[in-house]
Amino acid sequence: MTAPLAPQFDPSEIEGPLYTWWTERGFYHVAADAPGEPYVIQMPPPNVTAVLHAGHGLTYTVQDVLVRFERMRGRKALWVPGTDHAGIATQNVVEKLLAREGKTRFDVGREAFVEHVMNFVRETGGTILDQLKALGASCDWSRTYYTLDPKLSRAVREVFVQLYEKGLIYRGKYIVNWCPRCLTTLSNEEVEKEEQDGSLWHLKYPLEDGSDFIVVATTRPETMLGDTGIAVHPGDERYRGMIGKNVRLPLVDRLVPIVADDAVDATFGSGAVKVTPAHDPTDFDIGRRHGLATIDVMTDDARMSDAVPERFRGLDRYIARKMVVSEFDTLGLLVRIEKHHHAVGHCYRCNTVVEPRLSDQWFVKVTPMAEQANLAYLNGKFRLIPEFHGDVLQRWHENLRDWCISRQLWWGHRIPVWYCDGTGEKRGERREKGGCGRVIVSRETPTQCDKCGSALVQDEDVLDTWFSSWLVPFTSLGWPDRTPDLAAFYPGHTMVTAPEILFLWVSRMIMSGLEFMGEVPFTTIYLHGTVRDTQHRKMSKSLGNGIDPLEVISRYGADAFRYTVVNGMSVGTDLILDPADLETSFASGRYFANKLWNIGRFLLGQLPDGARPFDTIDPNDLRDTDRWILTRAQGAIAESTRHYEGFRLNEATATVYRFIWNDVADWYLEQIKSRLYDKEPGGDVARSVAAHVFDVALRLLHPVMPFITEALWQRLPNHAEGSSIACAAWPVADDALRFPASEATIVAAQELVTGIRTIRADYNVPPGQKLSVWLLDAGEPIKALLLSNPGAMLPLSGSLSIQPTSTPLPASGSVILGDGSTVMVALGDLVDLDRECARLGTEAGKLDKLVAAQEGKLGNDQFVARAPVAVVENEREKLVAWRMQAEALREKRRALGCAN
RNA sequence: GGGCGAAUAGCUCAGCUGGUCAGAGCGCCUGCCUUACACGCAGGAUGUCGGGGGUUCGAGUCCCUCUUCGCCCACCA
Repeated sequence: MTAPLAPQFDPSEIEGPLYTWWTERGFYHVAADAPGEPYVIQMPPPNVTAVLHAGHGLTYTVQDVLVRFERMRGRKALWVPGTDHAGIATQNVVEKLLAREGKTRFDVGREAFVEHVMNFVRETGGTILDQLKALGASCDWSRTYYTLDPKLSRAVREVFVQLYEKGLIYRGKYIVNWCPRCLTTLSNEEVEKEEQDGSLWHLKYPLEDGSDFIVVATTRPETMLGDTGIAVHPGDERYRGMIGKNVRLPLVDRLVPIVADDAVDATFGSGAVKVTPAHDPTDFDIGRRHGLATIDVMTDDARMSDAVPERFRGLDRYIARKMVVSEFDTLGLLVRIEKHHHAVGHCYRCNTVVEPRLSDQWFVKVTPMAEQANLAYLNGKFRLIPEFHGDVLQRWHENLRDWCISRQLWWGHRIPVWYCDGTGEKRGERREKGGCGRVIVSRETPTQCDKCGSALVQDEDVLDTWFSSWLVPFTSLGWPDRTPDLAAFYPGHTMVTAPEILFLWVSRMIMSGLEFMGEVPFTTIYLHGTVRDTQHRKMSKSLGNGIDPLEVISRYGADAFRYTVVNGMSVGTDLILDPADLETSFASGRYFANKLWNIGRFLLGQLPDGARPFDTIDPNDLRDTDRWILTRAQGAIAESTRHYEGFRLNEATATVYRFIWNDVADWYLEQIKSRLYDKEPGGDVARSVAAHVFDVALRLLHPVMPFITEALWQRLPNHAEGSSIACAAWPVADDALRFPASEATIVAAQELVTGIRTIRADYNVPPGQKLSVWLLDAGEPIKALLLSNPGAMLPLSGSLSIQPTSTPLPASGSVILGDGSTVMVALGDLVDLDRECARLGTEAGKLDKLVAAQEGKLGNDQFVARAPVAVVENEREKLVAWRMQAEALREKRRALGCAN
């Protein structure tokens, strides 16, 4: 673990071995009886056959940061990993493989197909979990679950049976969403509405008596073959006389009635609606109210069924659409075609246009559960970040329709329902005769009908994938058994995910948690943004604009990936990355990792014999510089902790970044070099302080960059052998280590150094050239610092000598400090009076503007009267300081004899 | 059709409870290969904080309105 640091940072050298070491040592395993307050994150289980993409990279990085942060804060932090069998998605993948051999699942048969999928999952499944390891995910792998595990399957059955017994699961014939490509129903949440430019066809239907026509408007003309009625609004004067009459349906020559129904909007289209109860939810309702027949005009794969005239049979729905329209046209019954913008439902797995279809399915009655969820929200049992999503969720719960949970797939949890044979009307599959028609819903697989002893046939369908994943917050911990894990780790705490699955998954977990555990499964739902490309398009395979996190990791390291992602993502906004330029996209992470590595290399190189433990240092031996960095460290601790706690991870990393790079590296390490190199005394104190603040910095950064911080931390002196930074204590700000006076002194010194550097740059003073510096009316602290310890500034501003003076020097460049004191840098021949006059003039001009504005502000009686005293005082101090600086500048210009 | 979010330097974005909040990183310009780092160091330029109005002593920060993007929801066929 502690080989010397390579001169060149190579993440691939450290990351693999460190991860192995972490898991071997079990740092991320949490036992139920471990001490400490629990903290639990349930990982949204990726699809078992998924491969890591940028979206995963983002969400799992965030989760890992949070769990690492809480672990270091001493909580028994558990991150539960798992995979989802992903019914439709996985079945689709295997079907595609079969298609390459020219076969369908029906050729293979159900049993063999399922076997096929299982083998496929066994071979390729779970790779995403290994990929998570490359990312550094600190999950408790001993708890990895799979939604088709026997344990979880048992829980799924238990839930189904319980809900059935409570009357919350029922079977019914309704219009459902049907994907004609996946050949299954979908829940409303699995349908993605896409706005499209379509057409609205106005069709003429002649009345039975030939006296008149009625015009209907439709977006799906092909469904007219299944029309069984026409509906108009009861109050619509135009059609009042037609209500009750029949229409002779063109093309099919069927008589259908004109009915009056409130559901019709008289202002839309022609005000008359063709009613197709088998293919539209509104029509279904209208049909039911008026006793209209249902005619299913489509087959499973969205071709026209045998219920339509022969010439249409077997035609694809869109071909049939064209044909219907053209026949209406030929008959002179096509009134017009209107452009129409509307939302069309698409399958969330294959993007095929979904067909509303009448079908016998199983549903969960969600309204009672949704009410409980909203009640819990109103009672503050959970919150969402960003907050506005809470309102979105609430409104959603208020308008929920029942959840269709049966899927006509072969891959998934078989529905635990058996029919006493002979009733099996399930999609017309009659088997043996006999049986009593009993429906058995059971936890155990029954062998025969408990009523009549006949053979049983199990429901052919499987359950919606989400019907198992909505339970994982407790089933992953052993439910329905009352396990110690369940007692210790339910309810959990933070749910991190993308808004896309708020309804599909998060809402349902809340409902199931309340229903089966009596408590919401988490207290905070953190919804992060989406990873997009530079054109703000979602990354996707089909667009080819994705970023492969593993490629980034192998090139630049997991830490660079993680840092970039966390740094670039603020609460509620998307993360934009350029797939075409990984090098630039991940530059901030790469650079920072490299910087950290080199800080470590330098510092550790200065500690060949270790360092005195920081707590043995006599505070009197600390110099202003030491006190300054310690003060800054307390600030970094407090600020970053606050940001981590508030989920502002980008702010947290920015805080640590500034502390490490700007404070530790740019100033502190440079300032102590003279001591480290023994050009000055006090090297041991400097080494000790440096080691201490670096230790603090590594801890603060560890949640975001676990590998590099661990690699460096392992090499720090004084760390306990065999311990990991992952379990090291989170730093706590210590007021005893805040030194405001020293901080002020160093801030003044930094101003001075910056001023000197500016002069060097302005006058192109060669780096090696020694400069003399005179202090005119310098403030006491800075004077004391410089005179007592001139060497302290050497590495910062180049070679210089410092002496006090009481008169301005003409041949010099001047720096006006914040307190109005003037520092002059002797430039000899290099000085250019005109240039210096201009330089100082510009400065003076800027200050004069500030002074004028400030005088205006303070001259405003309202401001002085109404603003808090502290604010006014602060503004006055600023004015005084600026005036002094401006005055000093003018004085200097007079001394130089500058023209105006 | 409803609801929501965003608009700040060339790019990607910070700016948490109205008063150093006009910032960071990348990019750009200048000078440095200073024995941790050129993935570096130092210095520097760039913005009427989308437009307009309002509240306030004071507004990127709160309110209204407009414009432009984006997202979510929706049984107007």
